[in-house]
Amino acid sequence: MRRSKADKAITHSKILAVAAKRFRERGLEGIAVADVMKEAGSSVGGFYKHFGSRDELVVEALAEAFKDLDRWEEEAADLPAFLEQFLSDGNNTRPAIGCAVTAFAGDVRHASTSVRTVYTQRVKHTISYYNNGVKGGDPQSRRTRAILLLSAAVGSVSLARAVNDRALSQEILKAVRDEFAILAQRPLPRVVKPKD
Amino acid sequence: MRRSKADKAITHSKILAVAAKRFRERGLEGIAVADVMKEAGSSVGGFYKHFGSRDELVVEALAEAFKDLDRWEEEAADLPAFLEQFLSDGNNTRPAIGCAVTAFAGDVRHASTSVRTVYTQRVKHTISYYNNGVKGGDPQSRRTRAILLLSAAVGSVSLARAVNDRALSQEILKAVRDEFAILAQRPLPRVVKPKD
DNA sequence: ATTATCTATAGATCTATAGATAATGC
DNA sequence: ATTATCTATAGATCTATAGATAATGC
Repeated sequence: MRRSKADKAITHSKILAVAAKRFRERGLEGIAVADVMKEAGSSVGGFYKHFGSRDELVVEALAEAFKDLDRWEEEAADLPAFLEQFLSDGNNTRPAIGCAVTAFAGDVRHASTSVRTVYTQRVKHTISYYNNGVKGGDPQSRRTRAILLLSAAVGSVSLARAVNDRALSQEILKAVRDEFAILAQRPLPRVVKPKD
Repeated sequence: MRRSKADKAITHSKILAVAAKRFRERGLEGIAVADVMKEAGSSVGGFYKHFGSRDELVVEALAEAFKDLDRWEEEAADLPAFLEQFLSDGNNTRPAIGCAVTAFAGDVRHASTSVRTVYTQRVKHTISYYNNGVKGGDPQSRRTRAILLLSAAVGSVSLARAVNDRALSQEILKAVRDEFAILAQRPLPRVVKPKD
């Protein structure tokens, strides 16, 4: 029954791929180790030769899910294009293959320190990415705007996924897309306070 | 050992108070029925004379937690004041007594239909509340702005609670407060697109 | 007689380990 | 000899129920 070291690496990848997908879909506590292993084509017993604990799987799966984000950041022409995809109906309805920062925004608070630390690093990275995508204005206001955009993106998709009313989900996403068309445009719009 | 009907009602309230608090703090799956009962001063066995299932407790506790929101909506002078409290450091660090829409934004997606329906109703209510607080502009753009504000509020507090870096949490909340000072002010600012 | 609450536990589910099996790799 | 994987299960935890107890309420 034993396989080669190369095969073990393949098994490891399969486990991570399944975990990165199912955790995003069902939450960090939403699938049991045995079920991850089964879907990866293995059985429970082998799990602890790959990971010291379930929590180590969560940490590695988190990093694995972030690789999807790396790809999208590379592929997107600019921040507005990235956000357009992020706020699409397709992304809303397929959390399993969507943004991990959003998928775990609610779960991470209850997770281990290692999980929270990996997640925190990614949030910092993402703020920088958004920051780089915001044009015009001074550095401080670009960063502030970046944090607003990330917050609204994560919040809107979380809410759209939480509610069980398709029309409402779509309204939420469209509203934020519309606002972003203004807020994330380049160059940064000056917001003028009308004298009343 | 039996108590009066009036006493049963008190027990019921105690259970709900504990659940509304601990669910917000630890998530909808974060505390066991037995532990809720213990903290409420009762024991497990009596639970199913109060609720048909654990899920019914979740539904009622959700409604109970929303009562806090009702109070804050009543007490807040206006939407900016409401948002200021919402985005305060105190609210960030005490989810147990904070906004239930935010606390459960990530959990509800994995919950039962009854839970999701109650939550969805509250999201609709909250959008209306925000909507009423946004001044100026046409009805459509007020609603769009309301949805942006709610999304950013929920997203920023979720992220601030998720990361295990106090400075970052505070930066996120401050950034969104600063942006809201513009976006939620009355009357609604006109966003001017500079001709480039 | 009814019922609010208690103690005890059945049954399901989950993480982690034990021990067997058989192929790899020194 | 080592080890990658398997089957089986120990032990913990959780929901829900059973049955006893004793006070309420007709």
